[in-house]
Amino acid sequence: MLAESDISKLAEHFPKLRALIEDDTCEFARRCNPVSVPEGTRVFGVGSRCEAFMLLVSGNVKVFTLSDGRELVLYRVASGESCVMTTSCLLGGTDYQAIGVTETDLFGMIIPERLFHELLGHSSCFREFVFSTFSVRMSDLFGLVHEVAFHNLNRRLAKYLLESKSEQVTHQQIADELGTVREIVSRRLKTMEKNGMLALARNRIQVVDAAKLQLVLEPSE
Amino acid sequence: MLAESDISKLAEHFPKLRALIEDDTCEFARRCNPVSVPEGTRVFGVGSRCEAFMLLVSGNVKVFTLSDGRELVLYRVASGESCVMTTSCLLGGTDYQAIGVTETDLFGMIIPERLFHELLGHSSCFREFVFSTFSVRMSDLFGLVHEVAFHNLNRRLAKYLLESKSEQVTHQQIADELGTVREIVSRRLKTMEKNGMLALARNRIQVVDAAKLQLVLEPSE
DNA sequence: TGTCGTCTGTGACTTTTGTTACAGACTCCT
DNA sequence: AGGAGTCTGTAACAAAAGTCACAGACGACA
Repeated sequence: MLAESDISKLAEHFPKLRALIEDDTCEFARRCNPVSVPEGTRVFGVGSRCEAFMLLVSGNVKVFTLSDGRELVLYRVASGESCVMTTSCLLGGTDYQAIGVTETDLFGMIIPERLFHELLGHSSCFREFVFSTFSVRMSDLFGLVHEVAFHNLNRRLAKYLLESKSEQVTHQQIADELGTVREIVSRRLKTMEKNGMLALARNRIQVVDAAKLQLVLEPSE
Repeated sequence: MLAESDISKLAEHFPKLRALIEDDTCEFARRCNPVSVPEGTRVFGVGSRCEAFMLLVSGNVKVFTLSDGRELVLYRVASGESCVMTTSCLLGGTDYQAIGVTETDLFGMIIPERLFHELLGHSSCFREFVFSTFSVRMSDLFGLVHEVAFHNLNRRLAKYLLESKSEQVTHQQIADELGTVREIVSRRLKTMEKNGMLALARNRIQVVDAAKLQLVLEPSE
């Protein structure tokens, strides 16, 4: 059961669903449940079964695979999105193939499975929302496969650095992001620093010459 | 416009959609179009825009990415399935991120975009069909990412050989399948032959000791 | 200020993968 | 049988990625 404030918050973060949320307020409000999850919680894991669909209002979830000690981040679910992994499980009845952990405190709305299916039938805007999330994520995964299969670490690292918002990061975290080991990341970073692209400090990486870093992405090298 | 024979063929290959196809015969028949595509046709490519949804009745499509001269097969669409890439494009309005080529002559049914969206709204069995295909493919992709990122070629090659149905294959084809180059594949195969796992001949690879080959998959090595 | 845990740097080495270059084998066709 | 085109084997080398081991730097905090 949602409070007024929850509803408006939801509508604000999911503009595409606004019509649905507001038109159908009573139904929606009665049947959805707000949830809060603290940072660092494993929200799903390999082989576990998914039971509901979630709209993520604030916070984010990191979705990744593991092998031995190594991680590889598949994607992140951010505010205004829903988790495809979850959707996929709901729709296909398959188990999770990856692990999801909250990176920050999280607030979201749970749509129970039953309502989820009803909405898919009734609401074309809900349907479009679910599908477009799905399809965007699918594209991301295609891109990821391509990248992992064909791009060397230098290139992927450069890409990561250029796209990353925060300078606050350890080498190990980057290694986990890219699916490699810390030593390699350290070495590559050091080289990039020597080439004047970066400034390194403990827990901190600053891009000082983005244009130069960009050159690493060129396939001609 | 479908003939009677087309309809029954369709229902036969898509048991989950049988109800829809037969209940709704006139609608369906009037608005769907059968297509035949010869082997080796590029049915879609990077950046091209998708215009319709297809149910694949017979034949199959290889979906892959390219980088320089190298290929990597993402998945195959077989009889009784629909192409997720296409679906994804329809639903998300994105461009293709991969290339699709028919590996055999193909026969399918085109569902125009308009009808596709109507069916998603009306028919829960159609919806379930679309989603479950989607979700299975998504799982496959997760698996592929994991494999490419964490498994070495030996392991992927062994897996390929164990799962492959046909012994009729060239080293280059395997390389394209796995995203590597021919020489490596040749070497690995030769080693496996020396170890008594395979028997090699031109255009032909026979698994002679599957149990031994299976051992390569063990992570303990 | 000393100590502890975390983070970074790096050398030395191994393994894996990719590149180049070429030889020889097989198949099909005329 | 001869030749063209394709397929396979392999040597020699280069580059990339990963492993192991350890030193030292930094920062938090008692």
